[in-house]
Amino acid sequence: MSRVRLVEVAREAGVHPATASRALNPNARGEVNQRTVQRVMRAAERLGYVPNTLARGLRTSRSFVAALVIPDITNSLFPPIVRGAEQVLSGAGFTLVLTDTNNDLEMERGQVASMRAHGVDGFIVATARWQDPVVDELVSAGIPTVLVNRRCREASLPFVGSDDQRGVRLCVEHLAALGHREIVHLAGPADTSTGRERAVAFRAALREHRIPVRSSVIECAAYSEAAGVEAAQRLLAGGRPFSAIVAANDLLALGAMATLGEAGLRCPQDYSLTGFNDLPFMRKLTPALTTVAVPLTEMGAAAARTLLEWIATSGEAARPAQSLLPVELVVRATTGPAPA
Amino acid sequence: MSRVRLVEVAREAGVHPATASRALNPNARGEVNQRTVQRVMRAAERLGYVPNTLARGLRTSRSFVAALVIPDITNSLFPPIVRGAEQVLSGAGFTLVLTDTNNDLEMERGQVASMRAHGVDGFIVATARWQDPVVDELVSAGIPTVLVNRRCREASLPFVGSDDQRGVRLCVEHLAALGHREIVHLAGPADTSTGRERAVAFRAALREHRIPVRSSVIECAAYSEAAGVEAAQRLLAGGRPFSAIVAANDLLALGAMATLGEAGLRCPQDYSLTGFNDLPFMRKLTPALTTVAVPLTEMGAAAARTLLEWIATSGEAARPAQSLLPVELVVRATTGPAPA
DNA sequence: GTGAAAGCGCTAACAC
DNA sequence: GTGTTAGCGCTTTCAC
Repeated sequence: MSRVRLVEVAREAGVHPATASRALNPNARGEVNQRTVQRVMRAAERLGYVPNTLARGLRTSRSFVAALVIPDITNSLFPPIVRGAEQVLSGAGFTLVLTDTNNDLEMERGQVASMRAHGVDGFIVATARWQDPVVDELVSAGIPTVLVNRRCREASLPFVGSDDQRGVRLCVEHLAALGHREIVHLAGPADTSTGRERAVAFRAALREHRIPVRSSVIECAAYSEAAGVEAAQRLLAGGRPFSAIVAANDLLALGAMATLGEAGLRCPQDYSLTGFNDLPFMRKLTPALTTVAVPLTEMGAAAARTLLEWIATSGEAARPAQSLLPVELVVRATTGPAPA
Repeated sequence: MSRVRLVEVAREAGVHPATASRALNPNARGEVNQRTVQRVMRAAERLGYVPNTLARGLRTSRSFVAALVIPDITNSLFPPIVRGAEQVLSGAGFTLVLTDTNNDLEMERGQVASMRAHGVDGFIVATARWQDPVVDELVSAGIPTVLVNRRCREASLPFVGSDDQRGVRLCVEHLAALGHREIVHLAGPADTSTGRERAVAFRAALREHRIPVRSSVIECAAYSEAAGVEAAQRLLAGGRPFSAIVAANDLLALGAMATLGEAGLRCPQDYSLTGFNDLPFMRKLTPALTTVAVPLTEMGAAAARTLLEWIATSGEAARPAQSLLPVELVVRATTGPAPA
């Protein structure tokens, strides 16, 4: 809590609190005499005045706080998004409140309620499920909300993500060019837009390359190494021949590689493998992972900019802009020519 | 901003706002008739009442918000700390505001001021410099503040960190047992407690093992791979013979390994290497990094608990407890017998 | 056990 | 250009 109040600054400067308030507020400063402004600012400086944003917020119903909802901050995918968002937000004088929901819907619900109680001006949500009751609540409450990374089924909110379709197509093209014809997809969970859309893009890409779409999609329960392990076990058990795997993200790829390695399959000699996201240490692994690089920091920044814009123009109807950031295939050691 | 106000709940329940307030407040609930409590809670539920924490905070000068100051969220060291802190905080009904200072003092100063303006109840600081003006301000303002991971010179605040001395000693012991006698330390920056204390511990450990402490400490400008690269270049240029390197953290170790590799030195055949922190993918590298595992999530959680305790007992004098969490040496492939 | 009244620190109409 | 007044939504003495 701030110690010295506006009244005291006003007294020190020999003016009325309202005048001091105007002098300190950049927007209202014009209505005040230059010399008075000086006097007030001096007094504020001298007393070490820190304005009480709560009181201001109570009066103006603006808090200059934005909330960011993350499923798991220890997943390296999210820190860059947080960073991008924080940079933009703090640059605009906003404070970021963060919650890590641990992928738990009830936790998320509680945290979002608590943040609303704190009067946050808007939300950036990175946890969106394909059908998401929490997001629905935000929508119907009319709170400025931007979806990042994952979106919901109905496109009623602005969304900033990556061009997943292109990313997956680049993977398939690359593998096809290497001669692969037996390509399998380790799909992300069906309750995420990324899981669904990457799978759709995968099937489409196979068709483009006239590769029959057989039982070539294996859905994973989560975006984790453990889920990748489990999926690879199913793949092996299924007996379906394959020479390449397109994993829906890097973690799944890593889990799969570990399991297949234990089964005696070497990458890239016996099979090729691609990931998605290009997490920090992927290029340091042996073999280094071929994957799709996504501009994560920019994604967070763009989401924050979109949110700020919405907040600033709160009068107008919010038109849900969907923005897909460009991705890039990074070819490394896990992809090679198809075995003869 | 919350829509429905307490007055409306009160009207709906047919009671005075003050009564509704008491009924909704767990601490004051006892003063109200059981049946009235029921009636009010029903009404609140029905109307979807979300209390306005700002207004409450204005009245009680408590915000139930804690701030976490992080130097760089994209450094994998910090996400687990954030997660641990967030879990404890949200479990206690607190909200976490996060700032990523990008290691920039001015940025930090501004963000801390802004958070103070928002009336946060306390700070967890992971950016502490050995001499830190921002922390000093927090101290003299009497705001509950806990240092995590890094501490300041004067121990005037509670601190939760890792047992660095033990960690470094374990590294040196391990290397000495493998026959290494020419051990070099890549020290962290001198403006961090970890940099200083690990270096001190290193020298002490050498002495314990009767290894002469020559020009065996190279200070790095930052805790980054780039700084590790640069330090390794200086090491090579200096011409000092070495068979093992104790790096002050994993990133420095990685940078050094890359540079030494380019110079034709193989790890662990030509030299051994240890890191510190055991970041997520260290065990997946080739060779996998021998390093010191630190309970990072627990560190964040412990810091949060310490802060909450301070906030709860704000009347009493805060006694700065320094708590060092146990560490563990994880032996992997980067350490081997000393070359003959 | 419940109502009345005051006020947390600030800002926005409205006067002058 | 500056002072006056009222009130954001809530809690908390103090009466009753």
